[in-house]
Amino acid sequence: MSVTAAGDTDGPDGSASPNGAGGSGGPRRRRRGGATIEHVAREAGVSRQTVSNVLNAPERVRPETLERVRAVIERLGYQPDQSARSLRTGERRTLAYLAPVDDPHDPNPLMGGFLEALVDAAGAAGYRVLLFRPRPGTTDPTAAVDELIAARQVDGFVLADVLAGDLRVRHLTSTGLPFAAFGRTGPDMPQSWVDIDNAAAMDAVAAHLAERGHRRVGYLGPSDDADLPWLAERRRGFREAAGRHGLELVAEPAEAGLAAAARALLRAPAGRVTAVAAATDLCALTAYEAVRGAGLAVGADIAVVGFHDLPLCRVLQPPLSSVRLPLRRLASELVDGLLAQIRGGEAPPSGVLLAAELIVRASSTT
Amino acid sequence: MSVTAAGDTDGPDGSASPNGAGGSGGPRRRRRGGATIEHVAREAGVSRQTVSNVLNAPERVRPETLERVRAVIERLGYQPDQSARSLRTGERRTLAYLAPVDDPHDPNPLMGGFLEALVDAAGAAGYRVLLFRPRPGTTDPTAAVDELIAARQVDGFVLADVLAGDLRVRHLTSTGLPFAAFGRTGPDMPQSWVDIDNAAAMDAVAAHLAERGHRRVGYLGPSDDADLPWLAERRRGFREAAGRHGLELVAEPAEAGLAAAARALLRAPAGRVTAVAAATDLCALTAYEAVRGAGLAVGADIAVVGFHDLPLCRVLQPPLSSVRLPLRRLASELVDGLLAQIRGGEAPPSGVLLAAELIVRASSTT
DNA sequence: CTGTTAGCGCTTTCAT
DNA sequence: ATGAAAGCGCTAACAG
Repeated sequence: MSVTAAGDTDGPDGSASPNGAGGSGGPRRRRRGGATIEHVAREAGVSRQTVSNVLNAPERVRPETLERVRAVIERLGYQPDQSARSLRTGERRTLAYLAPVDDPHDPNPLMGGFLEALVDAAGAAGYRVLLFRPRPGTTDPTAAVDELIAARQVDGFVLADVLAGDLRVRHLTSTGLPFAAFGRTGPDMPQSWVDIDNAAAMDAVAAHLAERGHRRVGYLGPSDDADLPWLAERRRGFREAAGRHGLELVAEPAEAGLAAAARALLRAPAGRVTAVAAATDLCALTAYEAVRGAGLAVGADIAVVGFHDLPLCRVLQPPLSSVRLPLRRLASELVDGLLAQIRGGEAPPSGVLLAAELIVRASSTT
Repeated sequence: MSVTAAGDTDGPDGSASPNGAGGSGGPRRRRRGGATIEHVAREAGVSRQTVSNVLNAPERVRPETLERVRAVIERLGYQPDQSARSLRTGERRTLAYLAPVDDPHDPNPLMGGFLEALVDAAGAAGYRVLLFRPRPGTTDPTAAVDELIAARQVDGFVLADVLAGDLRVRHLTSTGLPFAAFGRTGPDMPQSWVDIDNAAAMDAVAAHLAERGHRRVGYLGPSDDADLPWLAERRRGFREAAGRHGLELVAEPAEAGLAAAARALLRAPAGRVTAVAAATDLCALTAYEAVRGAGLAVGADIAVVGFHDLPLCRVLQPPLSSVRLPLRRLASELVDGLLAQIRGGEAPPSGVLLAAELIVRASSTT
């Protein structure tokens, strides 16, 4: 090895010399006050490599040198240039959050909170989060993913709002890149996922209602939730939980529109319900309106429970009981799963189901 | 072509060949299927930076060569490695979104929609968006900014929810890095900003109410809005606009709590109001509750107008009139201003005030 | 334990 | 219009 290495260490014609004559390649960029590893090395009186070791393999450096170099690093505010590091190691230390195709005027109300939690979780592991969206007008997210991959900008992907048979999951699986999803496509496609245990949450809701003495209850949610697994699960979960807790679930009215369905629940032929479990807080709001429209009082006459625990729950009169999602846990599990794949290479995909917490307020206790 | 190409296609002694002997410096990274510029060059029978020219200065390449190289690029799905490019040029082609310190359980309801618009606007200009937050537990965002700068990961910053005397603005100004803000700190600190014209929006609200025949009106919003410029502007804007439009603005009750203030508006000594302008949609919801609590009907008896046009506006009964923010315009202005600084070097900071649109619904027309 | 060397993939003079 | 060479800042292999 050393022989061949010596061979091209420095060709007499200087072809291999890095600091050869005619330093013509300098770019125009301003180094805006950033110290380089070279500065640190010079200042500390060591070689570049030693500085690198201080950062990446401190155990190899003599404690006293360590100390001195670290002091210089601190003083100069040095941080390694991430581009250079990435170029060398192939690690981007960046995760892509692949947002679902969505209308800015009807945003997922949870997105903000989820993203904050995600950024914190990634940050704790030394990773940044790059936000990504399909190009406007494109419904196919494939192109966006391919671009990111080709430009080698991220080490892995986080998906949210994963639908049944989600194209993004399908595509990422085929590329073999690490990804983790908030939500699941289904058992046919192995993946690292984290999800809320919607069924368990609805069981908690049913248990709560049963304990409060309700007997006839209704579920209020979009009727076309086949593509939205989380909503379908809540519906199914509540139906089954109602049975377990001895609640009579009034058949869902086939009315067109949520408002009509809500009104129908309150004048069901076999007697109206005394409690409504809603698929989301916004659906619960529809329930509020229907209850009032029928001349009844939320809480006193009809209990209502929402889902998501948006800020509006505390503003409503009476305040709305709702299911709060453990966004921070969710985000950290997602990041953990993703990093396991990135670091471990081929960690077996696995899933985590997280419990959500029922926040009881006056809408179901008055 | 093929002749010259043959020269460096595979030099046996490989002194100039990138895959020459003694490849001791090769990192462990897997090149996950990504083509390099070298591959494209070889495949197309040209030199490396002819390919580079095709990408960065197409006018210097003969059309027929251009064509051929582009075909290869397409076929190989080649995209330049962003890390390598950044290392060389100093351009990151990435913008940081510096999120405000915020509670994940009480997120800014607009953040999701704004971020989507921002990502789209940045993407249209070839930039990505990196999400950033102060480290949890830290209230001082300075450290976070410094880290990003030191690691040279972004070309500029986007700030949202800028408060009066915002620390982030102060710090970024002192570093001299390009940034653009959604919101303003005040006239003392020059900066590139974009903001909603809250006063004009409130004028539209007042005009609308006057046109509907209202004479006595009230404003409902948090009383401690001194630190929240956008809320303070709405309050002030509505007060002044009311005067212009011949509306009598009932003095704001000094009650503790928004709900109490809302109730007070409806039993003001000099006669109750017939319309309420709210600082946000959530405040409008509080108004709804107060109106109902007083045995009155929103729309028929008391008009209510919100601000933000959240999805909940359409769910409420009656649907809530509200002011819709031009998020897409906002985002693209922000990106434009930022890129002007980044590219132009020292573009003079300037501000843009955008008009928001009043969406009239039944809450103010029944 | 420290220093030397090579090169990640790209763009940019400079020379043809 | 195209090619050759240099090097951005960093880290991995190796030599001392």
